[in-house]
Amino acid sequence: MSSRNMTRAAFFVLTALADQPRHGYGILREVEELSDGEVQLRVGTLYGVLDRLTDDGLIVLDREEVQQGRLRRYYRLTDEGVAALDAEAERMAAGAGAAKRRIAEGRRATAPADTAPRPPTAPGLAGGFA
Amino acid sequence: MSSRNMTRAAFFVLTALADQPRHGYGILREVEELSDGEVQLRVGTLYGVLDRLTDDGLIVLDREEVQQGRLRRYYRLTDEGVAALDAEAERMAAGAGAAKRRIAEGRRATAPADTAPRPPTAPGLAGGFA
DNA sequence: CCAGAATATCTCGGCTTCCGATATATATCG
DNA sequence: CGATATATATCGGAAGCCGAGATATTCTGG
Repeated sequence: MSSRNMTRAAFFVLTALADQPRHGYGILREVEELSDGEVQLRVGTLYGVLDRLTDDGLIVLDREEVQQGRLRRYYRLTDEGVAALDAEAERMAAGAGAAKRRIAEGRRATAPADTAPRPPTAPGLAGGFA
Repeated sequence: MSSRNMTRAAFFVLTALADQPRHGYGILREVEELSDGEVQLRVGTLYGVLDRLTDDGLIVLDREEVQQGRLRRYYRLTDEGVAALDAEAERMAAGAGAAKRRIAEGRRATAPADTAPRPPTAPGLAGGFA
């Protein structure tokens, strides 16, 4: 899809980083938590996303730490990253709203008349099956 | 991404069909219109999506018409399709809300310290979305 | 003490999905 | 008469997702 398309994975990585810098594994856990367990960002997905977001200038490597013998590589949002996330959130909210509104409209249209006898829309021809 | 992931293209096709049945080309135009020109569903994307949604039982072929010498193949949402779209809209709204909230938290945390001391009451962020 | 889980990094290959290009056909507008 | 709009559909390259595996340390339960 077009229109400055941001992938879902990228969106959730940015969201996880929106309040504070985090390292890869932390992002994984945070995405699961912030989505109430609904979204599970996979390890195999993460690093590709991190690389792409870095290339696009939406995140930067903040710092590296060694905690209890384990390396932690922290990333943080750039100003551009914040702006991109904000714009994407706006688009998603708009899309969700549009869907909800249309579902309501559809319900109204299809509404009560259950056994609606097929209106005689003469298809003319559809010459399919023999 | 996991968690019964629906692609963006699929989401917008379902949204375009939510109020009434439409044919392929009509979906293309409707998606552009309902998204205010923000989202452009591509022709090369459409038919694959339509096939997948049909296989998944979220849409069905409603009817075929010949208008002005041109074939029109109308699709419509199934009950399952409506439910799937509704659930996805819910997830998107939640995701958008989470992102917005976190951006606000991040701004507070990264606060430019020197600039005007933030008045206690947060500015407009009425929780939800539009 | 040792096995297994958790924490932490990263790569590879297969599969799915996206989309530009292309093909076909009719109708309309300048 | 050529361009644009309407309308269908396919193909192949590119991008993206994710299961699986590699590597290494620490924590926990039995």
